[in-house]
Amino acid sequence: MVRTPCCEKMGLKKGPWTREEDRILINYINSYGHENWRALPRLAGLLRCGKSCRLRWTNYLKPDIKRGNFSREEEQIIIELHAALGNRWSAIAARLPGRTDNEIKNVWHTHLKKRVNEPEKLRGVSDFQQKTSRLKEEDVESLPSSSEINHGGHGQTSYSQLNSPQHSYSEISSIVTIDKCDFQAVKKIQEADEDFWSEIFSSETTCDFTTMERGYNSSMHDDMQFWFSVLTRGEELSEFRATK
DNA sequence: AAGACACTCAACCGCACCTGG
DNA sequence: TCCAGGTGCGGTTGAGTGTCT
Repeated sequence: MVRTPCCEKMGLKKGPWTREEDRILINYINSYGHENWRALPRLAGLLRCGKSCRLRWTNYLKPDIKRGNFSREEEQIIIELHAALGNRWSAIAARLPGRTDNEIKNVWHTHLKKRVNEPEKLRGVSDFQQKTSRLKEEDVESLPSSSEINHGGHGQTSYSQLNSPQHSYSEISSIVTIDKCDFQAVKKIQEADEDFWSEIFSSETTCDFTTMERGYNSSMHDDMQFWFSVLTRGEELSEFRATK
């Protein structure tokens, strides 16, 4: 059976999505839903094929997507489910709320496969873990006690979060990277992203980043909370070191 | 400092399955 | 039952970025 191509290649755009395209897609789906992916780009005024729109929505734009690093628990679940189900990424994703099959597939290929297939390398990993935990201990030792820093209501933003054994290796590496780099630069990048996401959130929720930064917004995603805590604590750390 | 190499992840491709006429 | 269109899924690619030499 000869199938028609999923989209006419004529004039249809490929490659990375622009913010404007994302905005158009989000606005359209928020208003009209996505009953017919094939017709959607034409109706929304996008020069994309329906497949591309569906992928962009399900893997990136859908509001319930949990963004950010996988926790140790999530990684363990993926390893166990992969052992049971094989490469059935959508079935695995169905048991990890907020995670997409594409994301899980990527994590498997980049991190978990190596861990499962090359146990001899675990020694190296545990060496790395020792180094990073040492590094964090040093940082904690050089830090002011909780009584020296007035959190002003940060609540969960404590070093215990950074030291939590729940964090995956990928998270640990992120923490180490953050610790080494210039927090102001990182924050600028974060702010640039916030501009985009806050525009999106503002169209459908009452999410307020000023409130979120205070740690009061209960609807904040865990990873966002994590990044805010890293950034906030990083600045506190830099300030504290500067005053020492 | 710069080129080579490795890694990550968003996005694409093509096949299989589902559904309605 | 068959066929065609729509959608979902898994494999793969390639641009961007980081790390090493």
